[in-house]
Amino acid sequence: MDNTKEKNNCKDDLLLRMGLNDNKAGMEGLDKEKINKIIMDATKGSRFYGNELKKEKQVNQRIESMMQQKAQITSQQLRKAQLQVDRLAMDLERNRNLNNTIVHVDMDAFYAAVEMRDNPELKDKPIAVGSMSMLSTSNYHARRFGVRAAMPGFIAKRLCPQLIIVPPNFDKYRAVSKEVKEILAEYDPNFMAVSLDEAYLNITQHLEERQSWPEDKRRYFSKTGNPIKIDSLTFDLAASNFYLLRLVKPTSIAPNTMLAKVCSDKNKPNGQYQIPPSRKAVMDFIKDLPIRKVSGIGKVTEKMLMALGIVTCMELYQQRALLSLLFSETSWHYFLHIALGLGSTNLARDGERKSMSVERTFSEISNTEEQYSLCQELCTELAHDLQKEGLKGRTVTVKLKNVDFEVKTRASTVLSTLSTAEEIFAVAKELLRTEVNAASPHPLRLRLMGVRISTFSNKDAKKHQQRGIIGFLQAGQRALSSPGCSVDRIDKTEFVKPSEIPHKKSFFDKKRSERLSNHQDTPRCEVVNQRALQTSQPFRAFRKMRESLETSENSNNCQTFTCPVCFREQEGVSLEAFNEHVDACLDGPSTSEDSKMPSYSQASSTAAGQKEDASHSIPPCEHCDYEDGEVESVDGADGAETVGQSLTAVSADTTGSNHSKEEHSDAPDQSCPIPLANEAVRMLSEQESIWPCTDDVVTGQALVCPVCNLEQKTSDLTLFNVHVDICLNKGIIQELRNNEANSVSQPKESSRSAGRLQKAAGRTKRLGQRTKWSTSKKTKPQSPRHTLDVFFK
DNA sequence: CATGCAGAC
DNA sequence: TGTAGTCTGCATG
Repeated sequence: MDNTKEKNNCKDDLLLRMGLNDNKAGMEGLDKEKINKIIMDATKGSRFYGNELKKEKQVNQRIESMMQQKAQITSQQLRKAQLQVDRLAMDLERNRNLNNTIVHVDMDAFYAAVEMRDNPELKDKPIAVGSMSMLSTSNYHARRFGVRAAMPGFIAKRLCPQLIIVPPNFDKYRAVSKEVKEILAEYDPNFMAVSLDEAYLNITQHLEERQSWPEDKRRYFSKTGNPIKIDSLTFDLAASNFYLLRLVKPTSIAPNTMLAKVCSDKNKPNGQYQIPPSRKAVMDFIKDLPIRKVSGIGKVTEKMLMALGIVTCMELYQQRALLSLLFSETSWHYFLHIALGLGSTNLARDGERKSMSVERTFSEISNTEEQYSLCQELCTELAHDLQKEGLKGRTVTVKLKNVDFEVKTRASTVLSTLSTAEEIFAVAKELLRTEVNAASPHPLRLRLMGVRISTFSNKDAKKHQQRGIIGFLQAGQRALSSPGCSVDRIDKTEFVKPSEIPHKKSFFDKKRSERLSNHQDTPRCEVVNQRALQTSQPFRAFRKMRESLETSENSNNCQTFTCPVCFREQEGVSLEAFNEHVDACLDGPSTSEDSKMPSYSQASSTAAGQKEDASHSIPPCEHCDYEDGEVESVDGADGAETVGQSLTAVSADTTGSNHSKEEHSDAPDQSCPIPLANEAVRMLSEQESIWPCTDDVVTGQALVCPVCNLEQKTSDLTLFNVHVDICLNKGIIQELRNNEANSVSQPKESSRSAGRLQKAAGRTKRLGQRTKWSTSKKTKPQSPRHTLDVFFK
């Protein structure tokens, strides 16, 4: 816009006035304290802030209930949970798939980068893309002032008065994005776009094909002319299109999407980062990784886990049993995947759209008439979008946010399918009306209104069902015949189908479901694939290539970079050194940035005290089949939760003597009292320990079972742990029997707990419901729900 | 099915 | 003056 240029011209003045014009020396910017103060000053006392506080309290309450629940957990429950969790962990471990190379491409500060490209004037100035009320991104210059994405522009302006706020130009970004995606497609035609500036590629096959390329074709030259020979995507891209060298920077290569995503973030703003396809490499990478870095773990989850003393992935692993008792099945499964460094290895096709919505924020509207007409406008817009994709839905949801930022949604599902503005509005109007009536005689003081439509009619449902089995077989074949090929994920209800919805270059291109944190890979399929793969011809080639990849450094190629913050060239530095430099630049004059979390190692060691009972951090046995044998009977014996104080003590000892030993996996031991299937032993001997794969080695030490007190002739920690687990269970069973023998009436307490345990037991097979610690909520005045079918007769 | 919440970009 | 818009998935009643 025109005022952009105007501001541009003022820039020097502003800088002078601020005494911050020392651009070349890279001295401008604000330190963290100042930034926080300015943000606070701008925030405090606002209605927004009030709502933030309210939300925070709710979270704290949730945490409190969770802690109460935790306090009631007995060591038996915990041990039982441990077995159950470890059984899953074992399964997951067995199916770990390191055969894919997944790349995550992230275009840093994408919108800002495009704007700077198109207007060189902006290049050395702090800019942000967005509006006065919200920014979507900022360039590195602006970041030094604390100007970040998701920050309202007016606050950003206080942090950095010379900040240039460029209104977003989505058509342009889409165009550039498309350009980039065309290149990405050369590496993986089935790559998955997450948004305009983010994508995942499975380059497994590409790498394989590349093996047969002539040498010179695999050689690329960087800007400075230094030959770089590296089979890494980024440099490739750089060769294809120099512009991309600046755009497609944070890039990562890893065995699955979760890791790929994390490590592309790790080396921002200039990172190519690779996790080699070995379990040890994965575990080493994960070990101290703050869980918050993982996609899917947000502010709230972080805080709750922090309350349990969990900050890093290793701690997440250690507390897995506890987590399985405190969180829903879905959640703890997810956590376990993270803790093991697992993620999807196949890039799921875009699913069908589930909903479509329009919403708008405005300055207060409390006039009812206005509200209705606004609603109507939104419906019209929505209907328009809906028709573009030829969709019809049956559920209409109205969203209202009042001036105190409190959000409410009201939904209604009708029998007929809706697509026109009139149809939608007819439903939405009634929803709005009930809210208006409920509030009367006071008016609704709104700051936002939205309308969403969902429950799309699924015309192709039959087709999909038919395709189910065929699709499955095809997927299987593909997997067997071509190693790099991804297996379609199997959905709960139906198989993933090739996109059939006639979607245009949808406006919503960016937000297709992709199941990043898809922890529901289908183990069975993967087992098959993996085994087939390992014996297949291509697999060996693979292996080879992989090893070479493993040794090829991502960061040791010295070259010349230009710091995006201070704009000085950094010559002949390694990537790491360069990134350090950028970090330092970003950190500004003084303190470190908040993205560098407070020393987690400290956090974890101080939290260790609280963890005692919870952390039974022995890695699970990988191949012992818990289904057979005595464990099952323990499952059946849930009722007894008051049992076994002595065992508690034992368990604590066990914990003390636990992990951090590197096993010698070449010594599967016959003296382990557990019947291990031959195959399992074989596989086991080929694998490293589950956790941790680090340097804390205790060699040559006899392992003495803390339960039966007998020395175990194994140096294999997993086997040893299986032994201990079994011993423990024997103990529990014994105690249960004793208890039964002299059982009096159970205290009331335990019947409640028994119920809880029962639930936990249920999870084994069918898996239970979420243990809930939602706060006792103030009961809200329920607005009556109407069926609006009457309007569509 | 309705509602609220968390999370991602 | 002033804190977005779209979408997905989970939990729960």
